[in-house]
Amino acid sequence: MFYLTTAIDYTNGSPHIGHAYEKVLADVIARYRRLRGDEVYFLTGVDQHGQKVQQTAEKEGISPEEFVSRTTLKFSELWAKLDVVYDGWAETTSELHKDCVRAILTDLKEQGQLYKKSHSGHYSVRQEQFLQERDRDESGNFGPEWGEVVEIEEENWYFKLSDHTAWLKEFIESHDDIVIPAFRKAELLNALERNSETDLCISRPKERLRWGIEFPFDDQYVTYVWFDALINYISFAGYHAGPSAGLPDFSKLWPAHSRPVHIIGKDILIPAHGIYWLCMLHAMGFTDDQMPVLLVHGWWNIRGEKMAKSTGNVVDPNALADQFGSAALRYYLVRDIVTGKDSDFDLDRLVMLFNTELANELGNLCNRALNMSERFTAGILSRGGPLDPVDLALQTSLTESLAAYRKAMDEFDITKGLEALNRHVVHCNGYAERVKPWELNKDPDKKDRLATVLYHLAESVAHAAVMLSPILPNEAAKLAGQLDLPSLTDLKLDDLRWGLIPEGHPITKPTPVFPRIVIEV
RNA sequence: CGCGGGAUGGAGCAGCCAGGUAGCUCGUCAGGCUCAUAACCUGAAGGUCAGAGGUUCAAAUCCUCUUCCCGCAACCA
Repeated sequence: MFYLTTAIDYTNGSPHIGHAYEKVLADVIARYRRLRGDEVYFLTGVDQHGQKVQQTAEKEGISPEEFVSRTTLKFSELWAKLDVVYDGWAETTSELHKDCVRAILTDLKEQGQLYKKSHSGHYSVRQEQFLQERDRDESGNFGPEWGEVVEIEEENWYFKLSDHTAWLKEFIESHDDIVIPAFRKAELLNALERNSETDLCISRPKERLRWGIEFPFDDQYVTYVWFDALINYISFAGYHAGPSAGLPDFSKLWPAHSRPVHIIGKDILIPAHGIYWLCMLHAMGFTDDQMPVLLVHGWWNIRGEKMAKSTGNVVDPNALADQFGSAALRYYLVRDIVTGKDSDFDLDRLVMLFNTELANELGNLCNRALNMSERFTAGILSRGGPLDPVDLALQTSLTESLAAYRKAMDEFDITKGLEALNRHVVHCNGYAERVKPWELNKDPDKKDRLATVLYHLAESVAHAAVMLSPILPNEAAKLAGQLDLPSLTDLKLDDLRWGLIPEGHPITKPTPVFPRIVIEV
């Protein structure tokens, strides 16, 4: 079982292009693994608790429940629009999730991993948070943006993070496959160096925060984000749940000796996932062999700058999908960024990549190939006569493309996978120019040769449709439809071999699968 | 000495971990083709791989130093 999760999005606003990227990336990986023949469980969802939600709901004069159900819809509706299809949906206000959190807290308390301690410090009444030394301005004071700052003392529950940091350091150092890409590992180890001594505050008193999960053994407190949001990866996987809960069987999703893959952004690697989450799992008794892989993706910047609500340079994926279509957006999001690195969001490139690679190259290849078959061989695809060196070269190109695609996709490198696919498409267009089927058609003696050539083109389109299917499932299905072979999309990667199209297979006149995007000036 | 990322033909990027003809897309220029979504194909121009030093038979790639850009408080992937 391949268990794949994403970060769960905080339901305090509208989804932006970064949210969309992460979910599309996860969806592409989930679909690819299914294509590879793996059994896949893909979990995503929303983080609904916390102070920000409580505050925004108050400001709008509605209950947090109502507010959260409204914002949650914005996310789930976007995923439907972008064809992000998941097996499990995590909502942290769900009773199943709360039960799991309480069970875990109870266990950990019994094991002596939790304790209560009082902390005193500078507290901003307006911001409702403790201030750090780094919050002081140049003159050493807390600025006016914090409002009234008082020194208070507060009791809270703590998790003995320090019991696990030595283990974590050793574990990370000795495993190269836990954090992808590799350069993030150094960053994580550095952070561990600084954070190894302090324990983790995991509660908030109810007078400060009500919108959370109540502690099972102390009704004056609710959990802070760590023992709430992070737990979703196991609570919705059936951890601690009975068979009647309607959740997956945890022992199948997350068995011993198997690493789930958590897709997260670079901002929540340190400390949340890279330190807290791994230590929490360790405290719960997860073995080294069960520790998840953290696939850390980069950010979409806007003209070289970080996207931020405060500066207004956000990109709305909803509007983009409406304007250019889900396919163009999905394609761009996984095509124009190297997994793990940052990239610049550029509308011109979105349009350009769709028009060149999908409309001009792949779409046009499909169109010209099937058009010729329809006109020259009455719509009948036939293997024809003996093979020329150019035909063999095309078949070799396809084999190489497939191998490169597989290797890249196995390493979560979607960009490289698509480049491999495009290489073959370009080869096919060149093949058509060299062999000139339209010339062969003029010579009645070359009917066999013509059939061979057109078969090679159509067969390539059939393979391309399958390779494209994780990225653009709907369009892959349309390509299969053009070939009148709907069963193509049921094939697995291992089923791909020359001869997907049966001898004598009929097709009809094609219509463009990828209409060019024309921008009106 | 805070941490990390980046600097590669006009633009955007890959290559760097495991040194050995500098690659891709777009753009530009010149041809070709006409089956096709004014799509396709071929060729050309254009790079001291930020700078300096070092290791090596050989460095974009490894080591050292320097310069410049971007993140590291919040919203937040």
